[in-house]
Amino acid sequence: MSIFSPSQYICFKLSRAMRKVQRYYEVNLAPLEITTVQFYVLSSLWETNGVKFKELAQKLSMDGATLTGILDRLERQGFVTREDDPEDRRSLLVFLADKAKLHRDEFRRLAETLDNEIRDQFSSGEFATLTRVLDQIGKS
Amino acid sequence: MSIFSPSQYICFKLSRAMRKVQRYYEVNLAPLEITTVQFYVLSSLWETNGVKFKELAQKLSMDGATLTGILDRLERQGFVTREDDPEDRRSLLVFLADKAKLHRDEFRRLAETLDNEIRDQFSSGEFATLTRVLDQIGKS
DNA sequence: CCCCTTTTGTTTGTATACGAATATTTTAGT
DNA sequence: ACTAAAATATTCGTATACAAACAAAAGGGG
Repeated sequence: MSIFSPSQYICFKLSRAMRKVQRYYEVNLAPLEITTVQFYVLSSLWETNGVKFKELAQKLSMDGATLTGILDRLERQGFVTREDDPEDRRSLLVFLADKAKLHRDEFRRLAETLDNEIRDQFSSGEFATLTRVLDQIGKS
Repeated sequence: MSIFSPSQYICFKLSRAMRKVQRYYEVNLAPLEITTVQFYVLSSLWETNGVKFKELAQKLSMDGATLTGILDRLERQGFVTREDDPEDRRSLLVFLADKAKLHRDEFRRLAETLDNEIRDQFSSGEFATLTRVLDQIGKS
């Protein structure tokens, strides 16, 4: 590998791997009419429903401007609702709509299947190191 | 961690880590008026100049439609040129312009500095596992 | 109570990222 | 040589991603 190859950079390796995995998710989630990122938002709401917008963005390590657009599309499709925060008129709370509650187990089964297909390519030690390193980078 | 947390999914971990690292790159590359992805394109051309469009897209594991836009911006800024492929009128060749040749070492020094700052957070064993796993996923 | 600062979410502009449709050209089969 | 199929790059539409500017509301100091 030449010293000029982009693949020498860890950022490129991360980006390439992430795009491969995410594209695989997208293709398989498409029949459910949901994107990978939208699935993450629903996952967070399945964990804690009725959460503040800002808190949701922080849990997803996502910029607020990005989350606004994703919630627009999830709301249009009937997966979530925005409601006023009675304690702070600047803030809003995000709730799951019935459609998201109904399909929860179906969505999760598929996502776990996809995740296991990645996991099975590696030893448990490799995978443990991978998750530890990614978590450390991600939480920095 | 609840079984509904998005951070249980390896795809989410990858995405979050990639966004953190890439944002760090973007901030530091901004004074050079170049993005992280544009830097990867130049890196590939520093390795092999005058390469076919399709070949370049494959080296970068990038969709052709994405590369078209990136080359538009690199060409507008005077970093690369597109030229006709004399062997195939459908194809085109991508060349470095003088501006990219001039700043090559400056760009590379900065990118290596950023990369080393990530690398130094981990043991050499952890980093070796990380790169091996990311390469395997990325080349699949 | 008033003003200044901070916080919160949206909007706007730009840059990836990619599927689908398209125009042009090449290749392959007959 | 002719035609159908394949290959190549672009364009279009949609979805992230994020910086910067913005409007509305809350907080804090006087």
